[in-house]
Amino acid sequence: MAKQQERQQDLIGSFDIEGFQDDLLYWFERQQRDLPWRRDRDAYRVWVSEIMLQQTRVETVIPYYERFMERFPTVRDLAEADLEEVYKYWEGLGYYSRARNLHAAVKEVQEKYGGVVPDTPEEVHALKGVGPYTAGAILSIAYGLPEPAVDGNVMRVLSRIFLIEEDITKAKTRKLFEAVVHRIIAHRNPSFFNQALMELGALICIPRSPRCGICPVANHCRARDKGIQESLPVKKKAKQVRIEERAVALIQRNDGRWLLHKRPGTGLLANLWEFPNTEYKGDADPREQLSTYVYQTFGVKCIPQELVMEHSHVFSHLQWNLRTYICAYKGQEDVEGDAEAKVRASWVLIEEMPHYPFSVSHKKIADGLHEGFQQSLL
DNA sequence: CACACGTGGAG
DNA sequence: TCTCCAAGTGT
Repeated sequence: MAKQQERQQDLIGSFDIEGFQDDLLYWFERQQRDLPWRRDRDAYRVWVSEIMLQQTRVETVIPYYERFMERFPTVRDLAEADLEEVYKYWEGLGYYSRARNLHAAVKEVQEKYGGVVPDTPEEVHALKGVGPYTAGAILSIAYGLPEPAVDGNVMRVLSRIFLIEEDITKAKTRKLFEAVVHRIIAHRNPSFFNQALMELGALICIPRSPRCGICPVANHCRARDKGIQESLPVKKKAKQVRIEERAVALIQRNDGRWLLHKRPGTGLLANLWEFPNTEYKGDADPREQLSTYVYQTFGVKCIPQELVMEHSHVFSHLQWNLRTYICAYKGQEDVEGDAEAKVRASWVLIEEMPHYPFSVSHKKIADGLHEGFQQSLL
């Protein structure tokens, strides 16, 4: 596209590409953090780290990465594992489709490529859960290829360096940044160049109050020159989150087992376990609607009694206000109900619960159950 | 393109 | 409290 070419030409113009590369790489070689996934260039290890790091802080990822790599050290180990166990290692990390897609993609690599992560843009990008950023990260970091790896850090850094004011939430803008990186990437070390851009964004060129005073490339920065670095990058504001009032049922059968439900394989918190729960509307007693839901869905008769826990959980696009009730078990009938949900239901001993992957909101309820809701009852 | 998709930390 | 976010991808 000629227009994009012109825009790019305008941006790069008289930019000192070599000077920028030198300053950036020199800084990275001296200041890069010692992170678990930087121990080597193994493509599988790079891949796993990049998936975990999507929209997730480095400090959060580190312990998950360590545990995950200890249990699944190679493509084969992960390919041979059950998805349920993979989920258990992902429990609490969020964005669980990452775990599902990674597992599927690793199985594909094992079967189709004999366990060797492919090294072409087409093949890597075709893997589930691997988008333009992750593909570029794997190709450059693990294989040393001069491919752009444009994430939020890179867009923030380069929007300031080149004074780019396009909205970074647009896909088209990411492509502009990829074009820019293609022009300025250091071919002698694409791996370090891409990592350095991200590291700079994480440590120096941070969203608020960027540390321009100690920035190794401040001399190359047009936003800094104009004093407008704080107002970049331009990003459309997120919309408000929807609120759902939900009632949760704790139902213990006469044999001591509790009713759990495994969520559907797609959508919110896919494949994670939870206690039966339903959204309730209006000011009516939630217990009525909860009892009806449990019966119609699972064919389980119960009477919600005491409110034992009340808590909220905020997602990126949704907020749950949860009220959890201890219920009296009154038997089970063979109703039609929700056939799919019934298949995903299971009666579980409390000692076995730690083996089931829960979402954070329901893990808190499970923990409360283990502790007898001591705190809530006070 | 817009929106679904998690969570915990920082200012 | 509240707002924004952190190494994005799938639909």
